[in-house]
Amino acid sequence: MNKNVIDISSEKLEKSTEILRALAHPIRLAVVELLSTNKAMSVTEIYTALSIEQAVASHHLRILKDRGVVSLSREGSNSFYSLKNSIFTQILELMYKLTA
Amino acid sequence: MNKNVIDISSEKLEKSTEILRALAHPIRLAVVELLSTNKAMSVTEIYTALSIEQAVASHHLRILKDRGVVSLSREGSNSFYSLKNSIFTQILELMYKLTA
DNA sequence: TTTTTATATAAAAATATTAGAAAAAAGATG
DNA sequence: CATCTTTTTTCTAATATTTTTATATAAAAA
Repeated sequence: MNKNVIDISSEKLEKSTEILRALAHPIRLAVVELLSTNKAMSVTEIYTALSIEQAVASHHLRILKDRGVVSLSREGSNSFYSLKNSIFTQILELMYKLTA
Repeated sequence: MNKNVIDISSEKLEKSTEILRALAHPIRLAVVELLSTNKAMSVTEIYTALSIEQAVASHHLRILKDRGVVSLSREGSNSFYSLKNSIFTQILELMYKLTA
């Protein structure tokens, strides 16, 4: 019960680490920024806005989706991605405050 | 000037990514948690609290120091580490809110 | 249908990160 | 000084991540 002893393999820590790893990439952080100002965006809109290859965007979007950062809804041939929780926007803001 | 076009190699994004990578490890996140409740801790106190090897602790503390997450002050044979900015505590809190 | 557009997946190559061991500093202490 | 403690650095092998290239799938348009 000692507050000063931490179980580094606790669920909470593992899960937090996984999410931070998901965010810890310029492309993926840029996606979070895009989706913070735009409710939803298609893959094309995203890879165009970031000037990256489509396959690269798709790859990173999958990582963000797998880790629960974004959600996906399909409309015809388009996939629309959006932020799953506004906490991600808050994290981005804290990071920007830190690097300002 | 289009808000919807982001330079993924901007200083801001690179720096943020670097910091997030620093945090994205169970041991390092646990260190942030420790230092959120304790103003300063020695390497011994830290590796004891986390039940890890001393060398492993030192290695991770260096990463945290290099990325500006913690700062170091020496007192005799001990090195005392402390959080450099309370924003790191806020990020931890957001993460824990997310994984609750 | 065929073609085009949008998105996803897979394999390979290039890089980066990690744990763990061992050695090397840097101070204290006798 | 010699030695003990505490901390840092360096090395290596194992893993993981990122990028690139190539290919697949699926819907929409022609």
